[in-house]
Amino acid sequence: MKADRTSLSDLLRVSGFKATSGRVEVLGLFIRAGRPLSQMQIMEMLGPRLDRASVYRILSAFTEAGLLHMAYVDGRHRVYELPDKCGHSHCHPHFSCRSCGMTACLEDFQVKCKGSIGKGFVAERQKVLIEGLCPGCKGK
Amino acid sequence: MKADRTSLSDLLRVSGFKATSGRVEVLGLFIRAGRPLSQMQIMEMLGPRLDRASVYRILSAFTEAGLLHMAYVDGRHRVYELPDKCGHSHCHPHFSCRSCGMTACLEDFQVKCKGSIGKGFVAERQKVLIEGLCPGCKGK
DNA sequence: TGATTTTTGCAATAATGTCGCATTTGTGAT
DNA sequence: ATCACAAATGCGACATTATTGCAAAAATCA
Repeated sequence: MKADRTSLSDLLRVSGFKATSGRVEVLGLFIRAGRPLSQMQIMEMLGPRLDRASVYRILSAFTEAGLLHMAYVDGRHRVYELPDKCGHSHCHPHFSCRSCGMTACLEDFQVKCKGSIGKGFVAERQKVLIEGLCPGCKGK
Repeated sequence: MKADRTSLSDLLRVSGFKATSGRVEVLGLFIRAGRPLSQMQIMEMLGPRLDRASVYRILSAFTEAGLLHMAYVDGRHRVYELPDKCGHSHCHPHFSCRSCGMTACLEDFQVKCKGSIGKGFVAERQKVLIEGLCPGCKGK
């Protein structure tokens, strides 16, 4: 996916948004990061260029428009990511480090489900999270 | 598991707690419910008999002592359950209704994982959550 | 460029969770 | 049974995370 400002702006407009600098920056951040991000992490990366409320609004709007989706909830933080590697209902699993909070997508990790969830229940989405320690926090 | 007050009190004392009425009630709630519960749901069931802060403290203390564990985080709410059906690292999957917030344990639902999470990473716990609609919310 | 509409920043407020401390409640000894 | 001690509770204050209203600013389109 290209990540220059022009193509980001186009992507935003196609999705029905005005291509404001804040939105371009947030979207570019996700594309460059290639990993799930929380509002906190975005704020840290952007500094005070964007208001807290705006980041929340951008994340909600992007998610509603399908530009992002909520990968999982880590402790008290919602973690979002680009949906480019996921189908509508089936998302790849994620890893979350319990020490530093670092997150990663587990694309080579397959999860197979067997069995029924019960009569009358409708499954819409499956979320798998592996918690543990990342290489950096492992030794400590 | 028995759920009368006397055996609950004994269980609490064995775990190193005083068998206060609040703790007996909370533990009894989990045993009778047979499903995961959040602080909010506990408060609703108990009414004003127990303070908010006490419920939080009880849930933390029980979790630390191994009497409960945190099943998953649902939106902004932490959801706890008895660990009687789970190993240390492997917990059965859960279902969460996106409409009413109702939760259930999926004991007949098997999740098989294949592949590596990556070099240097340590997996400690696996959490699987199926989101969807429960029978009651399905038609709406 | 100017008009229109969306988006932002800011401040106020809500929702959720935590902490300190005086008071109350279990517990075990007497 | 009652007493003294330690633990747990209730309450209020505070911390953190998220949302909302509204005036000001920015993007889009004619």
